[in-house]
Amino acid sequence: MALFISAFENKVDRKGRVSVPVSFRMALSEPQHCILVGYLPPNKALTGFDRSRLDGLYPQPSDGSLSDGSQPDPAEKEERIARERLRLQREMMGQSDDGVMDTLNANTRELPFDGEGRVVLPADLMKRANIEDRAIFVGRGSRFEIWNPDLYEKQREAEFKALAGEAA
Amino acid sequence: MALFISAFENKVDRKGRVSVPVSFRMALSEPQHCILVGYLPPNKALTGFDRSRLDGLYPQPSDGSLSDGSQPDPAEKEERIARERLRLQREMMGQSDDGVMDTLNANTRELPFDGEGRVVLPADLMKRANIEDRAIFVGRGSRFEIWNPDLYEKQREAEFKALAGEAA
DNA sequence: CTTCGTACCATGAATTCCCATGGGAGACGA
DNA sequence: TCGTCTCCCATGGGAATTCATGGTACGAAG
Repeated sequence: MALFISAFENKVDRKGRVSVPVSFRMALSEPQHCILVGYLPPNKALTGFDRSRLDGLYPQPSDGSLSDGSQPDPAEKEERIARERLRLQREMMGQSDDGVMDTLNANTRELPFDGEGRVVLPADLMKRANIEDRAIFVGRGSRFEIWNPDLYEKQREAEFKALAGEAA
Repeated sequence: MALFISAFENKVDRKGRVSVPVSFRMALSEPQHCILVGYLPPNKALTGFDRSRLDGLYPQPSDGSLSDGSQPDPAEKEERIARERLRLQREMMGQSDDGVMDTLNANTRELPFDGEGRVVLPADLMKRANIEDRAIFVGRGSRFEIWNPDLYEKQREAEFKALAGEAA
């Protein structure tokens, strides 16, 4: 699985391009492909993660068969199909099971790499995170964050302070 | 598992390079690879550990399959997906399950060895631990610490004193 | 035709790799 | 038991490669 650690500050050029740190790229399931970057309030930064993180959240098309090829109990299969059908109906009528996921999906962008391992940060996302000509990639384990470096420094001190206070 | 004992003082050259003690390198799960070094307040030193220490904390399979290739109970799988989804949502909204781990990941660096078994200490970490041209590697069992030798000597005396007082 | 977005190419700096050196501890032989 | 030899490991410098960064050209869309 992708493991993002450490922090790297890079420049953002006039086109909105930034180099994604090599170690982050290498952590991806498909190192040459892309990253997902999204924004949700009340964050002060963007959140990035590997595509596989999302894939895992959506169960495969439910014909009811197991991935080892075997077939489960027919009754169980029927029940599952019925449930899926109901879910589709509700979705079509704008009554999603999960409004947060809908918002999340809508505000997440798939950013492909150029030949040099850079991505283009969309202008609207940059604005949300107050990113201008510099950005810092902060590893958070299974995900990472993209901050305005100055804002992150404050955040970092706050985190340190919280830890130190906790220990006292 | 990695076991770090004893203490070794080495020089830090102008490039920030230090030799990692052989016995520490040999203790790693992949002796030729790298070490993880991080800083967290209120510490006065850096903390180092083996990569396997961190990997173990993040569950590997993202498709829900078990490591032996078999498939778990479908209900169990659904539950896991639901949990993952919730976690992603919370993370996206800046409400991480574990703030300490987030801070740890952000402030940990992966330091690869050169051909001679050295690593380069990042400038910001050196500053945090007041390390300049000398560093002492102190074994602490499953982890180790990297100190400014002078500071460590004081720490050592303090530890001895605490033990002696305890015994009295 | 103009503007936006994307791919390709070029450059400089920082990092990493490689080779050379020296010292210390242990092995071996006298 | 003493001296010497050898090997391992820490240390330093220089060279080559990688990576971040900036610019230009090409293609698509409005």
